[in-house]
Amino acid sequence: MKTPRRERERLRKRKEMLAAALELFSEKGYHHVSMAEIAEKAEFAIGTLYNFFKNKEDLYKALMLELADTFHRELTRAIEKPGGATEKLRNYVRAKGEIFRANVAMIRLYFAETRGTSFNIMAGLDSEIRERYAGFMKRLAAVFENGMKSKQLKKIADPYHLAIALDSVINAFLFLWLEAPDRHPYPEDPDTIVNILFKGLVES
Amino acid sequence: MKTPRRERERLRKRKEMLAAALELFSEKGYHHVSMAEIAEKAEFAIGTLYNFFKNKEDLYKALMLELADTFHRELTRAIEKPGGATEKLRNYVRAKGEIFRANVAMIRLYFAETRGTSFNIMAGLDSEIRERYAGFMKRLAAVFENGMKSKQLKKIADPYHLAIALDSVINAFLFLWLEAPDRHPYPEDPDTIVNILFKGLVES
DNA sequence: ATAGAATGTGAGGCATCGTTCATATTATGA
DNA sequence: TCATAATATGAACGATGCCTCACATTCTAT
Repeated sequence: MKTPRRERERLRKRKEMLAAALELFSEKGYHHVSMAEIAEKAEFAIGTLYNFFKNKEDLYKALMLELADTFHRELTRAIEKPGGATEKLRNYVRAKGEIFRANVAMIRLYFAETRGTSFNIMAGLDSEIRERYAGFMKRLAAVFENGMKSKQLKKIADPYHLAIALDSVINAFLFLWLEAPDRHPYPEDPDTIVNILFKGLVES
Repeated sequence: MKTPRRERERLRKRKEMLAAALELFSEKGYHHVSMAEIAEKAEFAIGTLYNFFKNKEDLYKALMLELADTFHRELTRAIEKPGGATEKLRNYVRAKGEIFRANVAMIRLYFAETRGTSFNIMAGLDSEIRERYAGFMKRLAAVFENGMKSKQLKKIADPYHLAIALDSVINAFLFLWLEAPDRHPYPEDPDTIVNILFKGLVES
């Protein structure tokens, strides 16, 4: 073989750099971390950092895209497990909770920077991630739609709206947990969340 | 009188500066707007800006507090209008939609602030706004709780959870609208949103 | 062993930005 | 009208930080 070794080494180093960057970014925010700091934490020279990433933004994008990949992969798996509509939705609630809690640092970063103060600057990245998110919401909507077709779910609202609603409620619970894990633990039982949609607030 | 004129002038100028800053911040994000830029947009010299605000952070804080006030005032008014629980909730959906649509710049900052997990630098301000937000959620939760006590609403979940859920669903709809106003108009009829909670998805 | 390619290094160039302050302009009131 | 106070101005300063590039080091293949 020519160079599988070189490539492996390269990827390992890249990962180390990303890990160092993530730790710093999530702790202090994108703008308050310098490339010099990242280089130092990763134990490389600044120039080396620039051999791996075109610039600071490129480094940040790499982190975010990695996160988006993980989410997409895991969540898709959750709703494609065999089972009825209600069970798929419960799986979704469980899976999202798990992934979210496994990636807190990155999530903090995403919300603080991409969704937060930066906005237009990161527009390119943001729109890429958002498109992927919209695509996934369509899949989730399909779960609602199929559930309705097979009479497991009642047609109380537009399936896409329901998908958005479920997802945003999950996010709300995750945010509560993020701010005060003790006071607002993410529910063990997915029914705590899905029942908000499954059961009706007003007498029918 | 001594100087009511001077004071009025001063406030007018201050407002102009804040308006210019709001427009720029909401468009490009805090870190990507320079004091020089704000000064230019407001048609003052940099030094003048510093006669009104101690520094950049001070300017930003003033803006945030003003916005938080507006939101808090208007939304509180909406849920304190006389009426039953279900009607109060519909009012809330309507009011939040109106206030937000009245000023897109505000929306962006609102989401950047309350949903973006902060801004390490602004920790002090951020916690102030968040506390206020949490306080408001408690009020909204009380609407649900009273509705349950008076048998207008069924006890399908914890009132605070329901408050969080309703608010986050509204936010999700507003996000959709923000991204593509034509494809995702904010619903005229508040029932489009509240029914997601009011009606049950599964047969009881 | 050695040429030459690949990779790593970090001081310094360059640009940006927040802030200050000496000076100019304007307003006030006697 | 004029003295004085209030306000406005923007050039200059110092600090920070991204990124480059000339050079050093390490690896590979013969």
